[in-house]
Amino acid sequence: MIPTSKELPLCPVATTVGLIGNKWKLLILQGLLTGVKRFGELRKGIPDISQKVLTQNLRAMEEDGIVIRKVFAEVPPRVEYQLSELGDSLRPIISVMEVWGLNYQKNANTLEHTKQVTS
Amino acid sequence: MIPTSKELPLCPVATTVGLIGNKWKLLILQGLLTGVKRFGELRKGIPDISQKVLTQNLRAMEEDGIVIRKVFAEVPPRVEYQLSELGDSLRPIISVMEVWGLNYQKNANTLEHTKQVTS
DNA sequence: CGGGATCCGTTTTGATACTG
DNA sequence: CAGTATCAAAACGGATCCCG
Repeated sequence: MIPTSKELPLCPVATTVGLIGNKWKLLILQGLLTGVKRFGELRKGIPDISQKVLTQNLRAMEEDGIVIRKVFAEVPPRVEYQLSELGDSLRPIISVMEVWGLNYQKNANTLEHTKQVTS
Repeated sequence: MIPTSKELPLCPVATTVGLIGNKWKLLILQGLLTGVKRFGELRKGIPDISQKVLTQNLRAMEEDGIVIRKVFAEVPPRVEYQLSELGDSLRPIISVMEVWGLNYQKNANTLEHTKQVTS
């Protein structure tokens, strides 16, 4: 199961990590920063995520109040996801990661321990 | 195994997440922000981490050039870990997480979906 | 004695096929 | 289209052994 943070560690960093300290949640968060997304749309934007893992993480994030899930009684089914206010307040975290990642990519060729792959 | 990022995804956020997008690495990173630490010291600072997992993640981070490992041929054994320059450049990420976490904790009592635990 | 390697059982994560 | 069921892979924890 994807843990939904029911406990508040004393350390603030541990608190944050408990909520979004995993690969997929961070990428999902990023995907939702641009606004409302349908399930399939979100999936397309996150390479290599399976629908089960996406569902699991979205449910955990919903429980934690980060994500809002809206189900439409239609055929074909339609489920929309968006960030709550709390979820949107995480934006700076992804922001900083993006800046760092850009810089890292820029310098990657000068570092020996990395191997460039285009996928 | 703890994946050591050998590939560079196109998305900057994915790049960052690939390097430190896991619970333990983020907490290890935090532990090392204050300077050089011995293995046992680091372990004490991270609740509930097993020595095996700590070793695994430290090795992965070493391979990624984030962490520097120094072994001293002494008795009793002494192994020191510290951030590389690259590792230290990740500081803002932990910083932002800490700020967010503090704010979250402050507001936790007003939100219904969280349950306070002191551990 | 501190750091680490290894073996083993459990839990978590993930890929795939299937359903309404 | 979105979500569940089934099954395989791996991450994790703990105990134990090791080596200096």
